[in-house]
Formats: sequence, C-alpha cells, structure tokens
Amino acid sequence: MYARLDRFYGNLKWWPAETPFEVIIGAILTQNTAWTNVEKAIGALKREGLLTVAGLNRLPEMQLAAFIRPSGYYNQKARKIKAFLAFLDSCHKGSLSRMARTDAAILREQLLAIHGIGPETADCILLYAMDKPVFVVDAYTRRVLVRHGLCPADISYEQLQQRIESGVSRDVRVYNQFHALLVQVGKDFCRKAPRVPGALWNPC
DNA sequence: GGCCAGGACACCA
DNA sequence: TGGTGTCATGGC
Repeated sequence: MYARLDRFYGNLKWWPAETPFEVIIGAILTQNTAWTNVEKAIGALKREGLLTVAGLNRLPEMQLAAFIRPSGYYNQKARKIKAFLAFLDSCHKGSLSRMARTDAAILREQLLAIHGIGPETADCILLYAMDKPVFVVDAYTRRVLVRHGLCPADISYEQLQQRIESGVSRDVRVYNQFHALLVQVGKDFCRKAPRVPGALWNPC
C-alpha cells in the first residue's frame, strides 16, 4: 500500500509548516477541524509576528483565542496552547531544541500529561516537530485501513500504531510520508460514511 | 440548512 | 471502562 500510494502521489512534503513550533501549534489547532480553517488561524498569528514561543507566551489567553477563532473551539484551543507553553517552560526551559533531545518514549509520556494533548497530537509533535520515529494514527488512517479489511473498526490507537510500525521501515521519512499519503488518499477517495444506515459512500 | 472536518476531555453509569 | 455530550468555525 505504501509503495503504490508513494508512486501515485509522490513526495507530499509534510507537515505543511515552516518551523517545529508552527507544527506544534498546527497540531493543536487541527483537532477535529478542517486544515483550511487552521491556515487562517496560523496566518493571523504570523501576520502579527506572534508565532514564536516568546510571542505566544506574552499574548494573554483571551487575545490568543481571538486570533485563532477561525480554527473553531478557540477557547479550548487557546487553553491547550497555553498548557503546552507552560510545559515547555517548566520541563525544557522554554527550548524546543532541548525538548527534541529528550528520549521519544519519555517525551511522549510528558506530552500526554499536558491538558489537550492526546495520542494523535502527541505523535504529530513527536514525528513532525521532533523528528522521532513515531507513526501518527488519525481518522483517515483508521478509515482507510478498516475499509480495506486490514484491521477491525474497534482497534485501539496503540494497536493500530503498532501494526503499521511493524509493517514499514522504522524511518522518520517513511512514517512522515505514509501518514501524509493516507490522509491524501482518504480525502480523495474515502470520505466519512453518511449517517444513514445502509447508504453508499466512496469505497476505497 | 445540514453535514463534515487530520481530537480531547469531562462526566456518568 | 465505555458511552455520550461539549467545544465552534467555515466550506460545500
């Protein structure tokens, strides 16, 4: 599947961000949200020169919420971003490069302990911002694999992650590209099933 | 006007 | 432990 998708789409060059910090903020903002809405929020922060650790640290939570309003759930997400910044400051002296030198398994546990960072967001940060070999499981990954009969629908996050990681090379570039490919093919051919029982949707 | 989008958490039985 | 409600905007 990886080889076929890679041939079909080519290098998708994920994550769409200019800096590791932008990856982290994007990972929080994209929770249950269309990426086009995240781009508006990221753009608003960039225009004001606020998309830096120092910039967001000095921005009050209420004002941050106003900037990221287009991404939806803006009050929740502003709180989550502030929670991450507090973690970065207390555990890694505010340094992303220092954070990146932390062992992947330990860092994952640290991230999961932060309010608003669950398995998928933590793994996005580990893979796309910290260059750790951790596969990101998301709604598209699950949907595409379930509809190909490659895993049961009720498989847990960690079980599905394990299954994929054991099937491809343990390589940051491969994990990066494979996740991007699954999202792309999911968007193109495997939309969410309609609520009406028995109704048809685009089969993969 | 309704559905959906690259989740996570609080609350309850 | 698992199910359900909540958070919210923008595009189709």
